[in-house]
Amino acid sequence: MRPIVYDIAANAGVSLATVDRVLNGRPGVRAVTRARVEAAIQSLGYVRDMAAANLAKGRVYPLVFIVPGGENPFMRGLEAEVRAAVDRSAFERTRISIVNVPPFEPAALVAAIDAAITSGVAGIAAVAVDAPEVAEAIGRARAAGIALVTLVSDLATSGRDHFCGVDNVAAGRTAGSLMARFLGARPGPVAVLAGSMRVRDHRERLDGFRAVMAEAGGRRPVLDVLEGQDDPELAQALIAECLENNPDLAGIYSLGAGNGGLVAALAAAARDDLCVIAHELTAPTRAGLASGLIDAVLNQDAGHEVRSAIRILRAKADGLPVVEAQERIRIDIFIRENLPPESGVGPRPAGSDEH
Amino acid sequence: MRPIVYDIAANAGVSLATVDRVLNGRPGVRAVTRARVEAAIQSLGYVRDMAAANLAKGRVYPLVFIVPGGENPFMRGLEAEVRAAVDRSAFERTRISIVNVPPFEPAALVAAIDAAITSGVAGIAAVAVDAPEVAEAIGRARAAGIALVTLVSDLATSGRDHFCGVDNVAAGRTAGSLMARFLGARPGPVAVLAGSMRVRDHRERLDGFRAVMAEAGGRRPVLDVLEGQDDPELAQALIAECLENNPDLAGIYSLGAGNGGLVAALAAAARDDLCVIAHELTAPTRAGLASGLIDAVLNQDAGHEVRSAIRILRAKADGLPVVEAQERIRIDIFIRENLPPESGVGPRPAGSDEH
DNA sequence: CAGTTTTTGATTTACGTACATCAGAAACTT
DNA sequence: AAGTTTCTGATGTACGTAAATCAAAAACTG
Repeated sequence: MRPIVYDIAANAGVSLATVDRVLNGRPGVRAVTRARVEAAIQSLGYVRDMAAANLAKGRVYPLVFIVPGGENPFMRGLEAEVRAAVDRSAFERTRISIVNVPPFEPAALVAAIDAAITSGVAGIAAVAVDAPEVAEAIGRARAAGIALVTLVSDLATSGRDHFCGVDNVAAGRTAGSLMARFLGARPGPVAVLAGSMRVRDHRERLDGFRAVMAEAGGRRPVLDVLEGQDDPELAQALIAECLENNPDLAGIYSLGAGNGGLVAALAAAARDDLCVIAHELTAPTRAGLASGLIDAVLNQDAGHEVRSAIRILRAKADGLPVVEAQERIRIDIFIRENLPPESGVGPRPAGSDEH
Repeated sequence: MRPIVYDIAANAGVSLATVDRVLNGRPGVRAVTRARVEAAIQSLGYVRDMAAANLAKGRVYPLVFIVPGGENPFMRGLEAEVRAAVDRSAFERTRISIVNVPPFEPAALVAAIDAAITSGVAGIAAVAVDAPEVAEAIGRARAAGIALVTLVSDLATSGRDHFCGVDNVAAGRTAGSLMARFLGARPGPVAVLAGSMRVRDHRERLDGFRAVMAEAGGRRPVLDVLEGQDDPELAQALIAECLENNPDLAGIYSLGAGNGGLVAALAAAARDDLCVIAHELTAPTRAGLASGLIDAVLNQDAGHEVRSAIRILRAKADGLPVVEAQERIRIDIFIRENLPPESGVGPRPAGSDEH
């Protein structure tokens, strides 16, 4: 049988109250006694029953997720994952609320963060916009003792507790490497479609991609970046124009959103000979993979990111350490053959990580 | 505040005992009363506090994992994941034991299953060997009311409750598709290194790979399968011989284990021009990716599989349904650029899906 | 050594659910 | 209507921990 607090008390020759004082770091225990109790904990291999502890504590963690609004399918998927987490939040003694803000607008994000601070939450997860006033708002949250993690897009200079997202430079490198291999000896330049150079994740992806292409020694020129503002229509127009102006184009790397427009432009131009790599497994990229217009999709698992953010916020709120290696988000590669079946985000079993 | 059993009782105008009878499917409740209670549960959105329920039940689920012994690094990694699950088992009210059996030996597996049945466990997870006597043993376990899942390699005809592993035909197709794209127009045949055609997962991978290659219309011949018995030394010898006999070889698909030998043979022959795709991210394949001798590694996440197996065994033991879509194991693709940092398997936080 | 402070013990209540018991009410019999 | 069966209520204990209270003991103080 696994040991419980009574066993520690007996083993250490102290009372239950003293064990409780040691376990919960309460004052009023001599150093020698504390050592005896800790020795008993060690030798018995006691581990606190978190379920029972949480039950007894009755503590809940109010958390806020600040997610950009708009039609970006990845962000909508992210929000769906947060909603799924809300469904589980009862089990996890967490109360999660979702706040939508207009995308790419620092002022709105700042207002949302300040509102969360005022409402006295235990933690905030936000998709960061790269602006100094946002960094300042994050600083205020931290000063108020509120845990804060950045989600998907980071703001490293802000003093956030953690970044829940992928290594975007590595993602860009991965895209570049796949592009190079898929193209092989085929000549021709490659185009890059981004959302905006004002968001950090897009800039980092571009850096990684360019770095790999540069390693080819100029044999694979990268055209000037097309900024589609994550807007399908603008993206479609830009790609159509690019295809027209570059009949020798060999590939396209789409590192932001608006991929519905990309696919539409490719289909309209009947250019299925290009090597196309996009980001995030959403409805448009899925369709592109299925139809063969997109060759590979790099994905970050929004569900993982959300669950990781919640774990980290709770740990930080409790002052517990985070095992960084455990919270790393992988860069998934999807091609047509390993495309997972489409499935709505549903509630997951209580103890699941997840997968 | 989230509703609890008392709220249901009050809302339905019944006593706590009646609510309990309804919630736990105990007899002695009229249909009309039951309906009233269920309506209250619905309208209040009640969800049982599993932590409290498990605490009250005090029930533990004894589970057995039957894993092949030997040096196969993937299997050792799998066992490490089971060990990590053992560390968490206290939290999950599960008592897990691990049994090692000699690989590829149906008789040993049958004995292990029968021993588990005798010891009265609640569930069994086993890496299946494809043999009729194994199917019979699985039938005995099921007849004894014991939940049983196959792990990594399936035995579909056995009536097991579930298969915790990847779609191996799709994995083979993925390998074939990547191989075709990486090779492009480069001519030459490809070789396949398998462990043994007696295990189902290897056969299925081969089928998928061959199917994709056949779609190229014979322009990419697949040489006869090399059976390396998952033994590095034998694999090394076979590959060395194959390289010598086929100077025009374009690629190698290693769908089993023994990849240390594969990498050694490639290094010895100084053939880094080949397209090499292997399975399972282990020490040898990791080294191969890093050194450029291996181009891509397809992986199944052993941690996911183990955790999924535990969830399913517990659900089956309780007679609860399993959300199949939720338990699907993905085929991960790794290239050098998205290789996750090496990390030993460690205990994970309580509520973690793992990621 | 008396007095003070600090440490420890003993005990209780609570968290939300499971499960068992027994008495009482309601619904069926005949 | 009386008896029988089926249903329902009331109540208590348990799970393992948290947190609080108050009394008792031990350790210091001068």
